[in-house]
Amino acid sequence: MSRNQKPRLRFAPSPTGHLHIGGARTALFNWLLARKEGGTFILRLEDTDRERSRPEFEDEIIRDLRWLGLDWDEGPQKGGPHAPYRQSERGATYQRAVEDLLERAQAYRCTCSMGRLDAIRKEAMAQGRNPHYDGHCRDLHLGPDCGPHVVRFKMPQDGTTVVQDMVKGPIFFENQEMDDFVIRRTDGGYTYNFVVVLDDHHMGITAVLRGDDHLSNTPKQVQLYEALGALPPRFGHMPLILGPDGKRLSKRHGATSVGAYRDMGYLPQALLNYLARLGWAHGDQEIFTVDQLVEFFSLAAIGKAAGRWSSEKLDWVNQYWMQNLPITEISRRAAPFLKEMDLNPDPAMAEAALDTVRSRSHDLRDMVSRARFFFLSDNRLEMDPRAMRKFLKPAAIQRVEELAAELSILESWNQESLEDVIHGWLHQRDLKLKSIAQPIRICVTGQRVGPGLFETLEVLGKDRSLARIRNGIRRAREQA
RNA sequence: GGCCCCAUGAUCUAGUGGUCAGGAUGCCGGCCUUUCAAGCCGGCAGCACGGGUUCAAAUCCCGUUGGGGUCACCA
Repeated sequence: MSRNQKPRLRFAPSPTGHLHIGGARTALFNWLLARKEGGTFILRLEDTDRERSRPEFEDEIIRDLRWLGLDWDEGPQKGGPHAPYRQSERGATYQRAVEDLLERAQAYRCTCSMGRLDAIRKEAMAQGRNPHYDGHCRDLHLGPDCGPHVVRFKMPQDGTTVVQDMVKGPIFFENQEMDDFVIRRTDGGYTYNFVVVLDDHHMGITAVLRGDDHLSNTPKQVQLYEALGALPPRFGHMPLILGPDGKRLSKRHGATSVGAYRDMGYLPQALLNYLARLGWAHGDQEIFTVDQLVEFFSLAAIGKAAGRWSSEKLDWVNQYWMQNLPITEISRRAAPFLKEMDLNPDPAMAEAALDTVRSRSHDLRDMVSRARFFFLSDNRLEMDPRAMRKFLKPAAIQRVEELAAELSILESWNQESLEDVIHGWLHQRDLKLKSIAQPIRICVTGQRVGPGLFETLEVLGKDRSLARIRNGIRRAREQA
């Protein structure tokens, strides 16, 4: 790669499952680097596993990346100078390369049976040796007519391969530790370690940021570049995300896919913010806008140790963004959850209502359910019977009724005037706000917890507030 | 098991030879208060261990221990 041109980064998920949060972080870091350096971010689908790849996963990954706001300059649904960006469509390229390697004796055909391979592996393990292919067919010079066979890459048997890792520094691998890996399967399909090299090379990828789990593949890939006469990209291996118990993150730890977090009501900027901070730091800063991430991102600040997923910290970050994003955006993102709960409020009303509860909500779903009472019809409001018994006793009902009469003649129904009138009314009777706050709240929200009383009344409006108070009183009397 | 990576409070981390080891989440306590949150203030809690190097080590080196990754005709 020519080192002085704009970087080309890629994210290359395989559509064999949901977009995982680890994958999302990989995508994020590559995207950040590309955006920061004014480079190109490419999306490529590694669907060489014919058995497990599914178009619906592909759609889902694309949808989730879009939701996160990680846009690509080249890739599926977008095109680009190196199309196609789906490995299943790049077979011709791979075939040429295999033939070339075969011709130059950098690869060879192998007819070893799976059974033999398993046996070798088992025995090596038992003897405490590296369980590798023994090179049985390496020098047999088998031709194309040798029957069912795979093609293996001829790995150098001595020497050292050095990976100059951008996050970990130089890492040395003894070539004898690596075996002649399969590059083309019996069924003619190509393997990951092979196609990833070809594609990165053909697509002019200059740097590869990926998970630590790829580290041990890297020397094999470097040797492949060498055999192809190509210059490898720079590699950077990021520590993995572990579960809260330090074990590999799995479904047993709860939600692990981006889609699951979206469905639970998390905000994309919160997920991005949290993901970025897991394994990367910029001094003491915890909260970052996406623009700030782009501005401050640097490879040098990526940590080396694996991190543990903390849903508590994510919740905190999410809550921060719940409170601090423009209410119009919060409201827009809440729309699917409103629909899901069968609520169809007027948009302006919804925005005002959501604004009253967002500071006490840890996610969108929670926020919508907290604001739900605003959207129900006044006579269908569900009222908590226990709260009614506790706060709507005869004396309280009496006070609420009197106060309601006072409020009914109020002209400008807003927080300030409500506060004035109510405080004045309380003052005259030498009462505390405490004495009527919960009774009124129960009447207008049906619940014992809710947003501030004055803002609740304002958002609900005069008619609806008074109607709810009347209903509440009536129902409390019926219950008594 | 071989190879590779890693190691600051429960968790995420700042730190790059001289700091009272800083911040954040969580937890505990207080303030505020119309409920619940939010917010504000305070507290508990850490350099895995053992050797070196150095006038001086969380910082450098070696070892131990621990954790993780990987050894597929998966990616």
